[in-house]
Amino acid sequence: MPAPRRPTDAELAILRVLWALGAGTVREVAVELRRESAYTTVLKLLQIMTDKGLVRRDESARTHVYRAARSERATQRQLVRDLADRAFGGSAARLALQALALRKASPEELAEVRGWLAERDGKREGAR
Amino acid sequence: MPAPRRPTDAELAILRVLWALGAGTVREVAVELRRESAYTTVLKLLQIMTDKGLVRRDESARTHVYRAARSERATQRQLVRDLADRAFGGSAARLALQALALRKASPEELAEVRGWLAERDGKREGAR
DNA sequence: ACACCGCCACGAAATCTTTCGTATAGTCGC
DNA sequence: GCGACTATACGAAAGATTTCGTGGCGGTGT
Repeated sequence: MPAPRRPTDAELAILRVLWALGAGTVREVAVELRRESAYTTVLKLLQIMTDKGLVRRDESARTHVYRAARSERATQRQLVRDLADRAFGGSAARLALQALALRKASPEELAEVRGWLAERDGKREGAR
Repeated sequence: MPAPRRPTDAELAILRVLWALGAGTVREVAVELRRESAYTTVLKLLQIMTDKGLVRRDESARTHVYRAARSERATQRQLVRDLADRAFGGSAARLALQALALRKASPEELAEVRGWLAERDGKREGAR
């Protein structure tokens, strides 16, 4: 299963809801998005996404239950890699720099970044 | 001019060439992309992009010359913000973390990130 | 002048994305 | 069984994206 293809905008909006809920019916997803999409629109998208392999559908009950086929993490990775390739010459680090430079990062988030860098240093030392 | 809308994939590919060249004719851009697109395809895209305001066209010579309307930096910012909104709950810092975690970052690039963080600390101290 | 070549404009087609209306059928309460 | 309320399926339409063919115009070389 070689990475199903980049989710579209509407698909991603649905995936976000599914990740938040864990799993959900068409109605549950539609309620979360009701300002944006009619019920049948969500249904159709979920059907398409099932065909594409973006979500998995449990049909055992009359009311089907959907789950994201890939984790939020994995999808984010894919999207970041894709953007890095398309707009940053493949350099994820330059993408990261631009992201940090947006100045919308909270101190907590910056601390996370520092923590990650520190941990990474630790691992490299340890591996030698 | 409130951010012309996110460039599509094909548009972004053309913008990359224009950023690299500084400016270029249809032919010059098409040559760079020749494996991917026919001449008239590039021409059409550049015409569309002119209408959208993504590029500017100098028509003073018979052979028109195109330039990106917005800098690579500004476009990257836009794309990063867009992706942060669509897939990271608006948190650019979490996006940055995912980007760094791709493990494709070179030591030099990581050093850049550290440098940026250090500089930022300096500014914050100074601003108090 | 004439043939040729490169350039742009235009439009059409193919595909993908997104939307929603309508049809059909299961289920519950009466 | 019947009606009201769900649910899914299907298809059509509108829009966006991407592709490229054709035609016309200006230049150049002969």
